[in-house]
Amino acid sequence: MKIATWNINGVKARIENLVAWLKESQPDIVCLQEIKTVDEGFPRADVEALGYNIETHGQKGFNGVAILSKLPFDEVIRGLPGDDEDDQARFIEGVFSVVDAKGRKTALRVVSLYLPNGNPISEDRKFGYKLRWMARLERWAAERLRLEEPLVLAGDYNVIPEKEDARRWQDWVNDALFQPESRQAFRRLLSLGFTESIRSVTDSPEVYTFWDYQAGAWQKNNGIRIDHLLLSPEASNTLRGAVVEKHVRSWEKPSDHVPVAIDLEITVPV
DNA sequence: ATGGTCGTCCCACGA
Repeated sequence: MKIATWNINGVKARIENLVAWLKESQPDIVCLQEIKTVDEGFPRADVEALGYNIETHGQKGFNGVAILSKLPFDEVIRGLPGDDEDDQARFIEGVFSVVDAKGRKTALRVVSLYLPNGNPISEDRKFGYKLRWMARLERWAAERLRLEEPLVLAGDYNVIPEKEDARRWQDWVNDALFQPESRQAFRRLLSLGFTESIRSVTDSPEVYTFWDYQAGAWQKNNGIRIDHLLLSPEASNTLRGAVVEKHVRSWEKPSDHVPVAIDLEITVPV
């Protein structure tokens, strides 16, 4: 089973790219971030025509996440618990019935998350919100891990985990994406028992998922790696591969992020 | 240090 995550930076502006990529990549489940539309504005027909079910958690103008799936959804949960005042659409969880590598039926949980950017770090309503959101995510994840089910926590984390995850880490020392607090919170989340997919298959530097539109960042390969798929032990056991689909950044009218995909030894019930 | 580019929506704002 192929599961991918992609910050699409506006699904209405990117629908042609999305359709072309779905046809090429053939993922079973897709986590989208920054759809930048209310639920009613999602271009459903183009995606449904390719055989996908669609669940969205949209918002006007900004943010917004979605999950596309060839499998039917057993359950959908919108929003990250822990703050009733938080009305930003950054989290959606889908539950699916699957068969694991040993032929046992199990639930597969897949989350599409869009972690707050957090800039500027001088503003509590930005950087404080990011860190509080990460603390909520850690509490939620600890609870979910107790289920001992395959769980994929995928999305735009807006965190550069290590220096080698940026072409020029010096450029990011005052940025929320590379603050010690952000990186520590990401490490705390990992240390609950998650495996970070890309780093479990390669040590090589210069694996990036985002290149800014400005200042020729793509042409100079001035990128950062901020889109991650975290796997519970039960999902990690089934990991066969992980790739960054870098070529999508060179397409016409690209998103500033590219898809990241994993291959799990998990199948659909017959 | 500054300016550089997008998407959404209607005027800046967020990234």
